[in-house]
Amino acid sequence: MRFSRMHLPTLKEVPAEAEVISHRLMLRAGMIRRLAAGIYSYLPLGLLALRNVEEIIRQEMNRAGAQEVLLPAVQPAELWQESGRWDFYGKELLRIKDRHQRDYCFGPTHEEVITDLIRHEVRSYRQLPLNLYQIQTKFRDEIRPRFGLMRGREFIMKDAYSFDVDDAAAGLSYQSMREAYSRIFSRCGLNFRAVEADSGAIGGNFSHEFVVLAESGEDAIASCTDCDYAANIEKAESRFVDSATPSPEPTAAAPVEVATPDCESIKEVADFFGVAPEATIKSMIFESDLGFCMVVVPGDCEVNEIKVTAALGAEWLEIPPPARIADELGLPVGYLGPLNLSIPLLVDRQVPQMGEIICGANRAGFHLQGVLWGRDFKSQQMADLVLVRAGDLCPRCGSLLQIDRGIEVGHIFKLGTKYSEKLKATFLDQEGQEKNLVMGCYGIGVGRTVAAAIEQNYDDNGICFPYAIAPFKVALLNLDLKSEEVTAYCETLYKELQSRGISVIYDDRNERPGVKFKDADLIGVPLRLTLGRKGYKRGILEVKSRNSSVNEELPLDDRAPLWRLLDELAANDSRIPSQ
RNA sequence: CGGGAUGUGGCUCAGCCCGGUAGAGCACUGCGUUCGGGACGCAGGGGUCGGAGGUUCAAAUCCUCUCAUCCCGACCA
Repeated sequence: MRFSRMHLPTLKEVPAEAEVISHRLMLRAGMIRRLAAGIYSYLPLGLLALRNVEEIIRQEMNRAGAQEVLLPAVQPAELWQESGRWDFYGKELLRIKDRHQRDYCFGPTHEEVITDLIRHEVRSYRQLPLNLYQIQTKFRDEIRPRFGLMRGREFIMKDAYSFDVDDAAAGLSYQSMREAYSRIFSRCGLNFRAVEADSGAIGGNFSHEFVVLAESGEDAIASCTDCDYAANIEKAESRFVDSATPSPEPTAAAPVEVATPDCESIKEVADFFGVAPEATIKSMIFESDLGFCMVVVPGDCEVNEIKVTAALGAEWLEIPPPARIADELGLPVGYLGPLNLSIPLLVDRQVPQMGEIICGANRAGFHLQGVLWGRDFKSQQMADLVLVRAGDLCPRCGSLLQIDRGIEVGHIFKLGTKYSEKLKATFLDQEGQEKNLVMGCYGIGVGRTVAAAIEQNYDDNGICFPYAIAPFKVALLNLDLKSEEVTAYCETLYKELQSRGISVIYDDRNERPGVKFKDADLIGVPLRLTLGRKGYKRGILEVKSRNSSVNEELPLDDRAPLWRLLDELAANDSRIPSQ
């Protein structure tokens, strides 16, 4: 591509809307433009990167035996009513009406559609296993779209759905997708982790997330510094050490009520009593479909709502506003405690071994000192309810856990028969028995993967694309358009690169050299070839890689070293993990 | 949906408190000079000041409403 003819509107200044680095750079590099909140157009450069990721995905999905389809973006309400998700999915589901006032939605995901398709097609175990995928635009009406392509409302996703005869076979499909995903993200040049995850709204009983490590990531993951345990922070567990130390003699026979004006946070309470947060407990009211309950954890811990939801067996969980807690329960937020409670109490497993603790008195402005588990309060329900922290012990091997931030680019789920039951997708097995198909689903955020790659590969001058997804592998800079020799050489080299199938951008613009260098850096071209009048006189072509690992001068009359270099780059920069 | 903020040429923003001629830089057009890390000079084009209503002799500026966007919390590829 000739730069002079390409629609590549690079920006010197950063639009104010951009917060994170990938968003800023994608705007500046002329890859995307915003149309509305969370809705973006792909410009030529952005689309090239996107297509590169898509191509890698297609290759690996096909290699794993999946077949590409394209399902409708607009889906009838009936299907969603049949699966029960029409009422359940919430406001994220963009609902639309056609001219006959019939209800439709713009697909946020395609379990219903694919299951409907398959139930009409698949009759026999002989047709299984089956794995179908598509790369398609989805719409989720996110409460708060942000960060450019990282959290758009309209976004491009690869989603795959597997159908198997039983759990064991579904496990094989899952495993094969897990491997395919590892290959995909490796080939994209990303530093990622596959972590155990909560299966969330999609449903199902087992899932892994693929998380690209990045400071700006919205996800936190816990991983073991020793073994290969890694899990989303929401799911992560830590090893519980039951230190059966006998509690020291109680200092008093009963808790003492102490006036603690304006002490509503753990920190304020701990400071007031002159103790560490670990000597207090945090009491929080939650509301779920099962009613109100109180959750109690050590003062220095954070409640993990996912674990609370699971421990309760609830469908949903939220923290009611303080006014509601006051009105409904007559309890003062900031001074809550587990004593003399009229609602169910859920206690973290660490609490019983805390000894004497400080907690709220359920009376505004007062806390209780010298509270003892067992004597002063008790609970039938005890569980692991807290978020893991760096330094906690790995549940598998007991080594230390570390916490990293990352961007979720892929998510795979074992769905089981959740959708096949609802939508009556069955087949006849070898014995002629009718059975529900066992499903799995597998998603990759394609645009988000491009953003994540940038988030992980940039410097002060712009994007440093991994070779595999770089829109252009080579930038050829002609610094002296007026020189006939230089231009003739560049034109020849340009055509030669093209004929070798190397995607190249030839900067033939009538611009000053500085502009060309800046643009080549900004758009992240891995290899830069530069020729100006001086170089031509010396008979050399300047070759520099974006990450500066290569910086040399090659003779103009021998291109063999250049081809060798390009082959190396291509080979090194899209590694596939050795299995 | 809560909490905070912002809407002024394509982009970044000043002007608003204290009402009176709409500004700068970047980008764009023309000419000239320049030419290895986002050049310079001169001359230009381009703005219903988000929208509606109000106050006023007079509103970008003050008031009311509305829309949009961004940032902080719950959802998710």
